Amino acid sequence: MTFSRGHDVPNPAIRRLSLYLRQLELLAAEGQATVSSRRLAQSLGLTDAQVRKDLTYFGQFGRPGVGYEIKLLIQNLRRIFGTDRVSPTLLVGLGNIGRALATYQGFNPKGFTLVALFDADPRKIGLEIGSMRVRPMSELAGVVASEGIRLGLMAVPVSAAQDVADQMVQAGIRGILNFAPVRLGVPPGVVVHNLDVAAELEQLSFLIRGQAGMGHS
Amino acid sequence: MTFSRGHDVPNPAIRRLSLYLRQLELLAAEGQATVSSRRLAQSLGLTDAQVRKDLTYFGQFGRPGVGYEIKLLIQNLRRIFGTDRVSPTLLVGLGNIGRALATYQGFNPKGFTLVALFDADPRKIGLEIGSMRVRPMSELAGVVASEGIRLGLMAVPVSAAQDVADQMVQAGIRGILNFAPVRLGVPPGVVVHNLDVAAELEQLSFLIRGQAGMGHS
DNA sequence: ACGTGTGAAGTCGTTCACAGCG
DNA sequence: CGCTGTGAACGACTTCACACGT
Repeated sequence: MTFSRGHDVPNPAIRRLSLYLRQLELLAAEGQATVSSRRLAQSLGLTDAQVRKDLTYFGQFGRPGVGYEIKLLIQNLRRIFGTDRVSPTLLVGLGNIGRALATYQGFNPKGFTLVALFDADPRKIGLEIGSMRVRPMSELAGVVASEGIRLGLMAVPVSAAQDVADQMVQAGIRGILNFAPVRLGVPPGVVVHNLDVAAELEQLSFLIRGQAGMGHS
Repeated sequence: MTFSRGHDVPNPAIRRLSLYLRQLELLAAEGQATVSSRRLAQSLGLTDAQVRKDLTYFGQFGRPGVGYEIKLLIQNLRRIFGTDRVSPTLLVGLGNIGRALATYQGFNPKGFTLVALFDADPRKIGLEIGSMRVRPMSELAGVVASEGIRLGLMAVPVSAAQDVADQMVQAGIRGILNFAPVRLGVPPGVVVHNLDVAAELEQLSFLIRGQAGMGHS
């Protein structure tokens, strides 16, 4: 079952869908009932045509002369992302970043729950973090299977990253959010997204060069 | 002083420059002296033409028949990013994520040092985190000026984000790395990059739909 | 009149393919 | 001969502009 009606969807459009959903949830919380593509676009620094085009890759959600019914569009976007049901998720690596992720409160409202924590360091195993016990890597495959986990967060040192990724893939994980600054090799069918904080700072450092640089979000 | 010889540089190219630098540092650590665009590209899942094109936006760094001298190219890239000198950086917000960032060891090797921590919560002020004292927001402007800080990490709740961003900009910050899931309004000349962990999970959730999806890094 | 959905036009980024240097 | 640097061809993404529904 796919969600893009024939035409294949530009990757940037998929990224923007997340922004739309976030903004729509905000508008819903403010009690708004509908939005036009123009208002939605303006609040995100985009153009109205962009918003309409992105949405129509997945269906026709708006009503001419009216706009988009917010609650309905939220439902549709969640269905598209697969976050209309809660996805069990795991985390490997409980260093600085891992511990922050383990107690982060932002996942549940987005449709994800951390259900298991893993670490290779024997001294960390058994620790109680965010009301969960840290498990040894040997339990990974079993937990993934029994809980039906498909997504994993990975916050391990560079030196361990590829090895851990291999174990996650072997266990059946289909998507990895990787915080280590390395490119992971994974087989087809597995998706990796990288979040490299230092690299983002590097980008900022570049972009603010040239005294009166133009603004940019 | 700008670094892009006339032609303006595609944004994706700038992103890739960070990858090149990271990989080159790895190769340098392995004792390699030169790389060809082909080898560099393959290790990152890109094409050789892409690597060459990206690099030539900034200069001619290679030697035909030989490739790129690694140590030299690293120096050039650091100069391009402005990370050949260490940049003092600040952090606002010492919740889960902020505390992880405050003790993260990955900034220094990339040319950044955290020199000050701020929080609005009176109970957090004065705490010692990562060998630094948490300061009240009232000290922000003074510290930015005296330390010459231009970059800031922001890990505050959504509800406070715009207000904190305004204060950072007012104090003279030119680049903000924002961990809150909101679009910040900032004046021209200030750059914001957003890191939204939950949104990245959402993306992964989408991409692994459709059973035998094609691999992607 | 307002606002969506969408082909067509336009812009931006990537890949090709080759001239030329070492 | 290997490999860079680069115009030119190609493809991807965005913006335009308007037909049509409400």
